[in-house]
Amino acid sequence: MGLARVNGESSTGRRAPAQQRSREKVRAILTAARELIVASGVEALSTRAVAERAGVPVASLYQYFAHKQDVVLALVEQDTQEMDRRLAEAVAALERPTVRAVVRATVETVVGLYRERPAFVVIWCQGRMSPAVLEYTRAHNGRIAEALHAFGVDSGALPPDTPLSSVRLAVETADRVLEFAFEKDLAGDDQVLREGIEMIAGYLERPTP
Amino acid sequence: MGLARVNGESSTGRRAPAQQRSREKVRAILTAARELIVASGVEALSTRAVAERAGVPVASLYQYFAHKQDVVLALVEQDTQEMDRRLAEAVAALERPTVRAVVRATVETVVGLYRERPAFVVIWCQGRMSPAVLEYTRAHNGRIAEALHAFGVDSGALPPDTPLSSVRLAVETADRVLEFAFEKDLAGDDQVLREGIEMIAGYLERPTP
Amino acid sequence: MGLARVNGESSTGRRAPAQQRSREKVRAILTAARELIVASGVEALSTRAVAERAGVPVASLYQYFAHKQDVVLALVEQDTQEMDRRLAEAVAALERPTVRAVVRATVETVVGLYRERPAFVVIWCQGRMSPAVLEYTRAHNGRIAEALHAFGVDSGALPPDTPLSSVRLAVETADRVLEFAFEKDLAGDDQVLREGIEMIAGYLERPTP
Amino acid sequence: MGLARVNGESSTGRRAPAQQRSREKVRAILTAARELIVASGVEALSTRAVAERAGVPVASLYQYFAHKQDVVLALVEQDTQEMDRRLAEAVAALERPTVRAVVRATVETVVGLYRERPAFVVIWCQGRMSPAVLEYTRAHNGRIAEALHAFGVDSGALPPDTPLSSVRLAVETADRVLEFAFEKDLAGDDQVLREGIEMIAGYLERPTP
DNA sequence: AATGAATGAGGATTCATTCAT
DNA sequence: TATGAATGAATCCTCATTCAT
Repeated sequence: MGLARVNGESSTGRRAPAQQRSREKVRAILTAARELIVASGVEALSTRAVAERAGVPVASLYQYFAHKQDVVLALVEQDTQEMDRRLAEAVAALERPTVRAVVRATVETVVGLYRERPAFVVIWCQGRMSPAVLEYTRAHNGRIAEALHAFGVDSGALPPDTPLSSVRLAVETADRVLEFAFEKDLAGDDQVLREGIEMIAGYLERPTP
Repeated sequence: MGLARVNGESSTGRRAPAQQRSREKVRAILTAARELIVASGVEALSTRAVAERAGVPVASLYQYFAHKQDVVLALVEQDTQEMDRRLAEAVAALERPTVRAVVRATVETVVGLYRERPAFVVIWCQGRMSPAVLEYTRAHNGRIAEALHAFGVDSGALPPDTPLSSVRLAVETADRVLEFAFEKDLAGDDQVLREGIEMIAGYLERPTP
Repeated sequence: MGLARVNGESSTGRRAPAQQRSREKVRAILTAARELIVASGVEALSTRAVAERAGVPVASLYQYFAHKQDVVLALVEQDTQEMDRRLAEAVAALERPTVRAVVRATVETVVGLYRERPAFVVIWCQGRMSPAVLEYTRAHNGRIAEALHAFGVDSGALPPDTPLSSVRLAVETADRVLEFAFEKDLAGDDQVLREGIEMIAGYLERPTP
Repeated sequence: MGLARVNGESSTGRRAPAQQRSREKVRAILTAARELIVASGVEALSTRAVAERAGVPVASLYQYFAHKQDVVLALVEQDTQEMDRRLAEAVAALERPTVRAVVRATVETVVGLYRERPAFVVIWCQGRMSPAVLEYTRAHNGRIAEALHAFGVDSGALPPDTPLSSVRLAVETADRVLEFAFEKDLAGDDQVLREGIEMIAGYLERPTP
């Protein structure tokens, strides 16, 4: 048993050459955008710069993305997919899924991602400025909370009457704990992370109010 | 005994007419900026728009603020001053300052501010984009944490060996709880707030790790 | 035998329509810039004014020129190319290339250009303000000196041991003689020109120091 | 016998305190302007910067100078006065005033000034952009030529029928020789200066055409 | 005489996006 | 599908100068 698939995209089989060429350009664009965002922040991202770095004409960018913002959104989607994949894995791998174990596994998974991919941090934190990204992020946090809630109740880690909203709050809090831990220290402040996990686990372990 | 003064500006007495006119313009500019930020976000703020809405020439804006960003910074300063004032009051008014009581008072004070001034929410949350504002906000959270830590230890609400970093984490968490509570509901989701207070108080009440 | 080609751009054959339209706009921009410079000097040149006079949006100007200064530079390049072309011709046409004859031919060629194109004078003189233009002009004077030196030595007009630096100085002096002759009189003061030629030729004819 | 006074300002005796204070401010302004010009060029000079550096309000600048340009003009006047003073001295000190000696003394005097005061070079060269400064410089060169012509004819160094225009041309040429010598080398290229003197002296020594 | 405040006009440059080809 | 070219609108910010006090 594991976390429900939160986010998915079916991409089966072969593609026509034209599509393949498109894919490559899209990938180039996204990679360029990611690099620029890491270098200068989300706010400073410009279509020109992305296109130039990607080696495609600016106009081509608009073949694949209706608005500049959609590029950022695509990046966020990539990231959330990767995050979901790892979260599902990590939670499924738990031997005894206590609340504390799940919280720790969740936080540590994200920490691993953050440490591997610095772009993740920037996009995740700064990207939240744009309404679309913000909305996406919120929705994603909501979906994560739902999945964790379901898993927790199913696996007995969480009392059956735990309201979804509590898990939702826990997820949001974890988000901030992570932000805080990484804001002080690009490698993530371990002490902060440990205490954060305590706080959230402690909260979820309490008898439901 | 109360919270140490975190932030202050003494502005006593009369002013010369010229200065008074200046003050008015500055106020007009800040008000305009505040409104525009609430309407369209911090990122979309432009000097042109501010000046136009304030009814002053753009050039005048630059008499009082060296850079656009300084306008936002001034807004943040206004807000933090008001927040500090109220926090000091609220904490001082507590009869029996238990951890739980202090946390509740703190959160509720900010909630009151948020409810009174919607601009506060937007600026506080989105403003954090700009490096200067971000730094200011971080520093302010740090100062709040220090003040609360000192007060907690002095008043016996907090065990004497509570590390400052725990209070710092608590403040950050409270920040996010508030953000979360107000993101769903412009009036602030009460259930979220109540649980958030529980979580933070629970965390601070634990025996120190 | 003649002056070495100092500056050249081959632009052969047809162009696609789009490119042709571009060319026209570029020409319009350069023409507008030229006129404005003649009217108000190089320092007063503004992108706005150029664009307006050229009948193109300001933004279009930046399609063809990365910086305002590049417009002036392009003008200078046009002029130097024309100058080089005529100088090569004039010198090649000399029957008996004595020093005096070469100096006279050189000065008279430039005089001809100045008289035909008043913009030349202004850009050539005032343009030297901007670092880029100044550098270009210096380099160009250097190249002219080199070409004349080579020609003079090859043709026997100049003693073989004449140092390049003497010709360099002669070119600079000629530059100023021209400036002076045209500053008093937009048509060029003939008396000054005649004497200037004498001075420079006399200098170059002396036995090398 | 010496060069006629070319440029003068009578400044006798005491001044009222108010005037004295004014003088100080004017001096502060001019000094500030000079420094800024040396640092960033004439074109970049701004009233704000001058006033700030001088420690006077911008508006005060307009009490003493009608236009920004007049500040630069005042600088040029200071410089020309100093130059005239030294030139008169240097020429008067000549034992046997041959043409060659006068030319050399003149050039060397200016070279001395240039070497002592870097601001001189910048203002003298770049300042010529502005019409007013240009006109002033031209007029001054004319006055120098007149004085030298008179001196040369009176002292027998120059044939009595030497036209003024020849000396005028010589002065202009010397100006450029100096410019050229200092453009290559901030200390002034000695070889260029020596040859320049030769060229000009050779020109003036010729039998009048 | 002195000056803090005010400002209209303009500075260069960039933007996301569209469109004709 | 792909793209070079085009652009209206906007960006922040600076300027020399004036004026009320």
